[in-house]
Amino acid sequence: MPSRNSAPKIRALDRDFFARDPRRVARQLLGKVLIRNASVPLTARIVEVEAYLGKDDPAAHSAAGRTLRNSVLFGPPGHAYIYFIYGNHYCLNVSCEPAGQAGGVLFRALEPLTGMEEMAQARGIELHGPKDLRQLTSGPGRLCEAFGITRTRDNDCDLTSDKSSLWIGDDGYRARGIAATPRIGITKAADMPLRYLLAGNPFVSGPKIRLE
DNA sequence: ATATCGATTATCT
DNA sequence: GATAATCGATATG
Repeated sequence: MPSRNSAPKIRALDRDFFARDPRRVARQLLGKVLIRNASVPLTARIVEVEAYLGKDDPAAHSAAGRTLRNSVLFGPPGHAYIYFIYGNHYCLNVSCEPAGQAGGVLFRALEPLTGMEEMAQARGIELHGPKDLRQLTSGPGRLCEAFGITRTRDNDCDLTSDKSSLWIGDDGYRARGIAATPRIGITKAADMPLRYLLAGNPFVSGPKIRLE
């Protein structure tokens, strides 16, 4: 008899999973798990993402063509694109589409599963009650701080290998109740509903649960 | 509860 | 020199 509380087996995603339209990748990433390999592994479920298209998307960093900053988006799929924003925060994306085409998915919010104490330390906050867990990874800047993600450390990291320091896995969880809304914090193409989230999940970013 | 605003720097014009 | 795929603090209802 297997133990009821044994940790679920997590397997990395194929590179082909990411070699598709970012909108499809975004939907399918909901419910998957982000993992930081460390002495105490950090794991958290993906509950909110945004798609940025390789074509006809003025809000995407790839819109003006390839530069040193965004080159990972044009490379092979399944790699981490990290950028620094507002002089304060890092944001994590995964490259999509086959190599040569841009496109990516921004990680906006996670539900912490393991390593919460380590995440809290990285965020510089103390955990007192269950409500404090929301402060760990609800928001693109927050989740990067909780996972210690920086551009120098993690840009171009292969997220499809469980040997990588940072990778994405499937633990068998099936997403339910996917909703789509406009993207957050952009000024161009702000009307396209390319933000995907698990409706009602308390770890989705933003003030409370809102129906948009 | 929502609204507004300052921080702080890589990147691009 | 302006802008930005954000956050946390402060002000106000």
